[in-house]
Amino acid sequence: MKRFNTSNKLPLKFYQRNVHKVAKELLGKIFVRKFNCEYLSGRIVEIEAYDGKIDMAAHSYNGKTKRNEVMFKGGGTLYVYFTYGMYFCANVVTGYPEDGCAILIRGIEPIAGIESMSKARFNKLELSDSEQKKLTNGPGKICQAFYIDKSDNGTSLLSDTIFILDSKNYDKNEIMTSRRIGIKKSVDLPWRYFLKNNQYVSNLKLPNKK
DNA sequence: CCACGGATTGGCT
DNA sequence: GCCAATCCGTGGA
Repeated sequence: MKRFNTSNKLPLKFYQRNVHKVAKELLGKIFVRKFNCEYLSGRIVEIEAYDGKIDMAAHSYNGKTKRNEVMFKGGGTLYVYFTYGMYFCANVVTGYPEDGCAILIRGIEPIAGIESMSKARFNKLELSDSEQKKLTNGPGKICQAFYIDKSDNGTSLLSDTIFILDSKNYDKNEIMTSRRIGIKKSVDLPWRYFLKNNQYVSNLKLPNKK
C-alpha cells in the first residue's frame, strides 16, 4: 500500500482564502481518500469555482438550505451533493462561513488505488485504454471511483479519511481557464480552471456560448 | 470524433 | 410539477 506523509496535508489557512486563489492553487495538489484501510489518491487537474453571493450558478446563491448548508461551514470542508437522480459531486469549501464559496472537483489524474477505482467504476480490475481515460475525468466519475457519497458530506479536509496534500504550484502558462460546464446561469463567468494538455480534464474542447 | 437524448430522484417553486 | 454543477449509449460523419 502506498504511504503518505500526512504532515504535508494542506492546513486550514490554505482554504480560508478567496475561492479563485484557492482554485488555481488546488491544481496539481493530491486528493486522498482512505477507504477500507486503503489510500486512494490522485492529482487534481480540473476544478470550477462557485463564488457564493455574487454567482447565480452557486447552490448557495439564494442562501442556506438543507442541501447546501455545508457550503456555509467555512473553508476546509467537503461539500457533496446529489444530482441528476444518480450522481454525486464533491466540492472543497473555501473562505469563511458567511461566504458560501466552494470549488467543484472535475478532473483527477489517478495515482494510488487504481484497481479499487477500476472496480468501483467498471466492476473489473483490467481496463481498456478508453476505460482508463474515463476513470476520473468528470465530477460524477470521481465520486464513483473514490467511493464518495452523501455520507461524506461535511467531512473536514483536516480529517484522516479525506484530505489534500500539498504539492508544487503550476505556472500561469500551464493553467487554462474557460466558462463552466453544464450550467444555465452565469454562463459567461470564466471560472473553470484546468491543466493544459492533461488527459484527465473532463472536456478538452471548450464549452460553446449558447 | 461529435451531437443528441434518456436515465432517475431529491429539492425547491 | 420542474429541473438539475452528469454520464452513457447510439447513430452519423
